[in-house]
Amino acid sequence: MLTVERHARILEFLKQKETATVKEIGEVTKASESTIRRDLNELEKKQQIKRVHGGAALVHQKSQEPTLSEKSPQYKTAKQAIATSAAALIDKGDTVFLDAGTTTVEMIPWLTDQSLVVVTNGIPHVQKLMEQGIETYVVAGKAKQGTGALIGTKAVSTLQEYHFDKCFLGMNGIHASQGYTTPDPEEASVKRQALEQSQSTYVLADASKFGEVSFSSVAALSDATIMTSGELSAQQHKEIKQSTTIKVVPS
Amino acid sequence: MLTVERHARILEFLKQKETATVKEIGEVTKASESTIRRDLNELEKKQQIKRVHGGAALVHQKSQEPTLSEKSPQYKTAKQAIATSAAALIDKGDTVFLDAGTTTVEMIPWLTDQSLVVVTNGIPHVQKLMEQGIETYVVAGKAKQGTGALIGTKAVSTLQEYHFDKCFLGMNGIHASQGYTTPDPEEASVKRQALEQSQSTYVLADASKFGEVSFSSVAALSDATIMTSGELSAQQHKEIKQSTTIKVVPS
DNA sequence: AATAAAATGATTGATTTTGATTGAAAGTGA
DNA sequence: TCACTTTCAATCAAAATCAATCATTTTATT
Repeated sequence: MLTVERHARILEFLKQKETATVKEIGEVTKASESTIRRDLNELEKKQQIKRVHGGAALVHQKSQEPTLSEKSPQYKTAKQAIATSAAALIDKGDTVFLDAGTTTVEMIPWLTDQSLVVVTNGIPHVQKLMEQGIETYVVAGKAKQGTGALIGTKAVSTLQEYHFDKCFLGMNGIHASQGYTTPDPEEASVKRQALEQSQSTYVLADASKFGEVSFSSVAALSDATIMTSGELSAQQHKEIKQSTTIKVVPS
Repeated sequence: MLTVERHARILEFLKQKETATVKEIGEVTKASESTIRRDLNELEKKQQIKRVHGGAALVHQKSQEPTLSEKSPQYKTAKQAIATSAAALIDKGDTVFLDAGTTTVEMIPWLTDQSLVVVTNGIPHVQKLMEQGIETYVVAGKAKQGTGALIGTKAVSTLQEYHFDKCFLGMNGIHASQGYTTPDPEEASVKRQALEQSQSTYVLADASKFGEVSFSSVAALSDATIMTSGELSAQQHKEIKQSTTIKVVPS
């Protein structure tokens, strides 16, 4: 049976059953469990299913909030692919910072570890994190209209009292010499402080952000690892790679 | 059976039975009591059920967004009547604190003044306030599962740096001699600090809260003005009136 | 056909989940 | 109050499942 054919049957099977074990799927498709596991991992990366211990479950995609969805939807899948990979970096018991923004929100459904501690400055994030049963801390600050990002000196000073294993930031501009940039200086301060408090930092950005320079500098390229999607040109990749680690996620 | 599958069946079983013992659930799902206990603890963390000694009980989902027609005067619930009157107390350009909780949320649709500045510790409040285009500040803290209240020492210390014209608090118990009380000590601290920072404080409570005493003390009766609905008995009204101002809203 | 690339299934040691056990805590009834 | 029963959280070993690896088979390319 062809791989794509098997994938289709797995999805069909799941649509009927809601959930299924690896063993069940193996019997239906007459493939080994190894193969099924590989399939399930691929399908999960494409956000078509949700992987659970022992099998897989359907993923119900819910409608996005209207205030946040004004941004062009063409990068949506890339965004989700990046978010999934980023979430996979998180280890059991980590303390992580989740920056406000649409990309980092996508990470939340994939945070399943109950021993995780998350700090965030994104209001939409908090509600989703609580639904997941994750221990969540919120920084102080002024709520920015539209995005729901908490900003200002209070946000920065709250952050100074926390320390993170990992920090995940959204970013508007990534440039070989100008580094990481974002339009709002207040948001830049928050991002900078979060980066400061973290052992390791990951910047999540789709291909459209490369070569762009926004108003406010956040940090130099070398201060974080970049996670991006596969639509990056070889030229861009090469330029960036000289300064920092860049992880390209197949989309 | 997969864990997610078992969780789903437990929820379904509970929806029919309202309550169930660990043993019952174990029989239905053919899992050991140890496993069921682990399941119930996880589901409780996600606020999907309520854990009780010996088993679990359904948790009634929070009320959905009131439609516009429900906001029209003739359908006003007591809670909404109180909230509307409370909102009317706010003057142009005031700086106010809105406590977390379902009653204070109801105030938000009635806050129309754009020159208002609101500080809150309720996550659901923030989203609604932003939709209204109101300048909103959020305190730091740990997000409490279910209610979305921000609590803890960080919340208290953030509040110390603000000063309010008016402060609106929800409350679980109002008692002539025991004063204002609420179940969670952490929440009590936050309420107490908010009261401390404010020129004038209003406690919003429906009739069912009178005579009740919860675990944690917040303040003495005289520290705030009470706003309540018309279902209050003459006896209760008289008792309270000796200590503080009480404003009864016709419902 | 020869070679390279990709997919598969089996195996391994590591991780996660599970069910049984235990002493502690909570509830029950005299 | 006191015994007695039930339920609980913590712990541990067994079972199930996992990711990683590797040899083999299948498919694609030249």
